[in-house]
Amino acid sequence: MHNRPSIKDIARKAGVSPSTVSRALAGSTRVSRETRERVQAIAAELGYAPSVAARSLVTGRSQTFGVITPTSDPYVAAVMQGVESACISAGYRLLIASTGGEPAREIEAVRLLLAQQPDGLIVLSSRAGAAYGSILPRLDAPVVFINSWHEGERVFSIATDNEYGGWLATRHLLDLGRRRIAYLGGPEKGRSHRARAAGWRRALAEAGVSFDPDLLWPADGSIEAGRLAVERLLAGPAKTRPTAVFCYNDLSALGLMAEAQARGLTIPGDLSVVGFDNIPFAAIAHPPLTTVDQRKREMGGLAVETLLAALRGEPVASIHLRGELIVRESAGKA
Amino acid sequence: MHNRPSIKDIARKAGVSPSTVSRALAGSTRVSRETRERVQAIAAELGYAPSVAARSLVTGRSQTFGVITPTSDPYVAAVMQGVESACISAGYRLLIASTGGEPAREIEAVRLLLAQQPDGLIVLSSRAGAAYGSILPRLDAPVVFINSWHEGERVFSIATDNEYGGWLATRHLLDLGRRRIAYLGGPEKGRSHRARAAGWRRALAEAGVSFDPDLLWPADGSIEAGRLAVERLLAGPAKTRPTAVFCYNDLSALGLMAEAQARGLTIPGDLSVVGFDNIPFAAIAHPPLTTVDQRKREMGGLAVETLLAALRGEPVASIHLRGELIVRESAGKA
DNA sequence: AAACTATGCGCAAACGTTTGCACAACGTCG
DNA sequence: CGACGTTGTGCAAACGTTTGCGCATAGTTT
Repeated sequence: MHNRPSIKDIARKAGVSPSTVSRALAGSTRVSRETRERVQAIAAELGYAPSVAARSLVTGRSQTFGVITPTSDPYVAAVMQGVESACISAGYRLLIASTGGEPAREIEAVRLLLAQQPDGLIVLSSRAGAAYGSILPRLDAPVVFINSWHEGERVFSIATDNEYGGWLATRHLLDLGRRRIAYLGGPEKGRSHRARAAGWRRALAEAGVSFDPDLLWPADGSIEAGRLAVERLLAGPAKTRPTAVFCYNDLSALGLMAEAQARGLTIPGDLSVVGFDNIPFAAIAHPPLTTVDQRKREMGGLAVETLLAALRGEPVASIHLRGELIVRESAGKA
Repeated sequence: MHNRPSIKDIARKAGVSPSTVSRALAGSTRVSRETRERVQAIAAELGYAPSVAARSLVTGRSQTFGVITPTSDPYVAAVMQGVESACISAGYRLLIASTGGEPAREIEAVRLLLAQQPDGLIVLSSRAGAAYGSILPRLDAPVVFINSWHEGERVFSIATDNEYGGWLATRHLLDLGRRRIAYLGGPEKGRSHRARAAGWRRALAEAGVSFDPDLLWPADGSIEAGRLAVERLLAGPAKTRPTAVFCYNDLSALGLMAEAQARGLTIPGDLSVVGFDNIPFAAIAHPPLTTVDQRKREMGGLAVETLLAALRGEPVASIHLRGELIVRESAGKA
């Protein structure tokens, strides 16, 4: 259709210069109240919308935040909601790139986003770890990592205290009398996976249970990984089978529960299960899943606030949040 | 930091003009192979990344697609994955705005996105319906609606044949011998909700079951709505209770099953349930949920292909996809 | 040898803003 | 009445690209 109206069109129609229009639209006091209102009226009438491209070209800011997400599970979706609502109320737009969960594509995604020159970057559940070492310093936009941990000049992190969460979950299982407690792992490279494992080991150690490497099951946090774990569970002789499993996340816990039940195991009778995240499905699982809550929306909101503060040059710091244990029925009655 | 290198920096270092650099980087044949390679080498060395702002200012294209999503459930997440992967392989970036499921915010979100001048727009599960009437014609970017239906000059739709799906689900229930079949609805304004209800009614009519408005339960497709529906289910005398419910989506079906079981009902013994969407959790529900599949990723991919084709000026058309019934156990054995 | 055609490159305009600076008009103060 | 501040406006540069056009140089055809 006709080209979109520009500031010049307004200027012509209002009989002033483009500069004045720009100032009037920005609400500058350096322009008389009268012309300001006239210009604004004309702008509205013409359906004027500023060209973000032109604006960011000159200001050097894009009013945009970039987000890198792995493939979107309910956990990610929840923190994204926090990110989104905080962004729009701050007047920022959101540019997203997803990695499909592959570390290799993650750093590629960062490059892609960077080309758009976002004013800040949010990285969710990074699995690329060290690969950021080379890219972070070259960056002039602030970055915040959610659920993985990096710190630096203008890089911050927001994370659940995973070690504590892992400890909490395991502790609960121990309190219920379980001793052979397996840990069904998450993405190998993920910081959160390692921290949860560490919490598990610490709780075990504190309870005087010696560490058995056979109970550390590598997995990736998917539903499917949970199902597959049942093979391993059933592999050994019944006597030495674990009587409980703490899962990296609710997704794999749910998969594990479903498959275990399909194989005839009762939960929590034969096997106690606890998850991590507290996604919506945890509450309606059968039985309802005991899990460690993460304050997901809050983390998302904090991430953008951190970016905003960093952009304003205010001092900011990384944050550790503690989630609480949500006791339901999958581990046994409390 | 130092400012990002521009095309001029490369030009200076390579001893050529900015124009040549631009052409060399674009791979134009109008520049000698030798200089082209030299320029590209220097660009790589300097870590050059083009300014999208500048580029879109002159070309009038942003190489960006905008997406409007309601709040992100597993269904939405799945189609988004299709959208994302298609986008990145086409070299487009993705700008998203979410509405929190509120129709009012939806049209606001569109405005926000439009300000960024995306080359195309994708609207997921719109609930704003008629509100688009005024905005669509003023738009010069092509638009595609997923899972709602609009058509026009440059506006297309990709949707599951919801009427057919509703018919399929109800038909299945009927085949299992159920006669009193309720329909637990979705978002009131949603096109898909109405179509599924229509399919339900048609199957009922074809089977000679007279329509009972008391079995059309308004809801919104959330887990919570599913739980709440159990109240209604249990409200009447046991004799006249529905023996099956077809749910707008898996989310509400899952909520309903969990709550019904908590109240002592057996599924599918006392109550048959079928959902819609086939989200990952449907397979591991207890019992596994019979549902109508939607080709979610495919829809996402088709949406961006449609946009791409429209942008190239090729003739394109809206698409109806048919999903199949996935028979599991929640309705009874097939 | 003249007349073309390719090939490779540079000039300069244009895209739509923002913003430092200059300037005019009009007080106001000493 | 001159110096000076205020207020409102315009000029022009700048942001980093892309691209039509022109101009050499070299090669090819008559």
